[in-house]
Amino acid sequence: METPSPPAVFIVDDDSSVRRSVTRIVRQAGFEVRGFASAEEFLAARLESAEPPACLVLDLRMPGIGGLELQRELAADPAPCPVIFISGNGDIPATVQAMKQGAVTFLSKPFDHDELLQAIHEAVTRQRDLLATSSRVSEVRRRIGLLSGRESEVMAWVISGALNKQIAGELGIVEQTVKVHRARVMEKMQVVSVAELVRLCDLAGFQPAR
Amino acid sequence: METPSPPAVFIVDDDSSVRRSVTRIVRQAGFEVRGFASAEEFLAARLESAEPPACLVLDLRMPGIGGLELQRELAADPAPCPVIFISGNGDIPATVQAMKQGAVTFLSKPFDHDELLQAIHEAVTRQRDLLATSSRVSEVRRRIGLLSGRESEVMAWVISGALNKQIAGELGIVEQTVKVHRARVMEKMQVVSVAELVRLCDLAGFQPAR
DNA sequence: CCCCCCATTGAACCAAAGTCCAATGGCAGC
DNA sequence: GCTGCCATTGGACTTTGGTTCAATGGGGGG
Repeated sequence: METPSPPAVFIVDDDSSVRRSVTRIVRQAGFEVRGFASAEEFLAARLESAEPPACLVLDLRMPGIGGLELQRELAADPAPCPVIFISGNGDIPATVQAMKQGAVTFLSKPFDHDELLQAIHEAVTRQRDLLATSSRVSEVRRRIGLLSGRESEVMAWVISGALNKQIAGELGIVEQTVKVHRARVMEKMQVVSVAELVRLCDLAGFQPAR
Repeated sequence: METPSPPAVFIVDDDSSVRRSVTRIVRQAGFEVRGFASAEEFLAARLESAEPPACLVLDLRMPGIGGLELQRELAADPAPCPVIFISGNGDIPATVQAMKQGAVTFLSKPFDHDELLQAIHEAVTRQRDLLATSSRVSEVRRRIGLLSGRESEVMAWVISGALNKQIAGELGIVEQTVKVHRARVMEKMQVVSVAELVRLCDLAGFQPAR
């Protein structure tokens, strides 16, 4: 399950000399690097590439879509690609916004090479953790999607600690029916204990009935 | 359970005119305000005051302990007081560090009054949530502290979804003994279902046996 | 030494959960 | 109309969980 290809670092900057510089530094550290001259170019390439960028080195000010806007766009993703900002004319408000939006760090040009590499390392680690969590969450949600309406209701009561008898009362059905649904829930969710079920539901944000 | 006294905002800045200015603005917004001329003064007063500061407006550069250092000190707390930085000579690296350490925001002097108040509002909200979570966690930990050694072991197995029979096998005891411990666990933890027990243990960071 | 807490076990019993098997009715799609 | 999925229920049975009462033994503190 290990990644054969090195993590990919994408650099988006309208200044080609900066792109070359960053590319050289980062590639030398063993990463796969791709450069883009604008946010639009990056977004266009992103749609067709299946390769998941490990992290993004982003210029703050660019013609067209700016760095902060691009970052905000990406933040909608379930496992947003970590962003490292580099800027020659950055100010404190922009830095604050970038950090609030989850940037790994914000470097000023000219930046220290080690600082950049350290930031990239942190970003890659963060992305690895994010992806791991994200894939677990989507797998659990996939299973939840397999449940019928009634099964979902029963599960919501089960993870709130209700007895079969109580669930039956709440749903206006007989205890035996609850048992049937419950068994299907455990099967579809691929768990053998309520403890596991509770954890999966918490992870996926599935709310208990009470 | 509502707080009768208004939230307290502490301002730490060596410049007395800034303290006065902030005090006036924030007090007018309905907060209790206390000013300190240095980090040391704040820390000294903090030890004897039972009142929990809702948030802290902090100058970056001060004689003696600086703002970032003070923030780092406070971060050791289980529910660290949110920090809003204000600085006349802030730079981007300092801003980045402040935000990484959890600052609500970083304002440059002269700052906009509304920005400050908005930041304070966010800080107060954040602190309220932090305190609520923190008190729940410590309450759960208190209960865990009431468990005997064996009871803790049994609980670790219960929240991992093990059957009584399995737990008995793991601990080398008889199932009936497990039931006794288990009943005491449920009583001391003040829960009536495994689902609740799992959530409490997750919240408190109590690790399952497997 | 006595008392209390802890850990342990036994017996008996009841409640709850899980597992079969079988059956009915609604409803959507082919 | 047939088929498949869903929801429902009944009965019978086993396993597991929970409760109660009773008892034993170790160990620490007054």
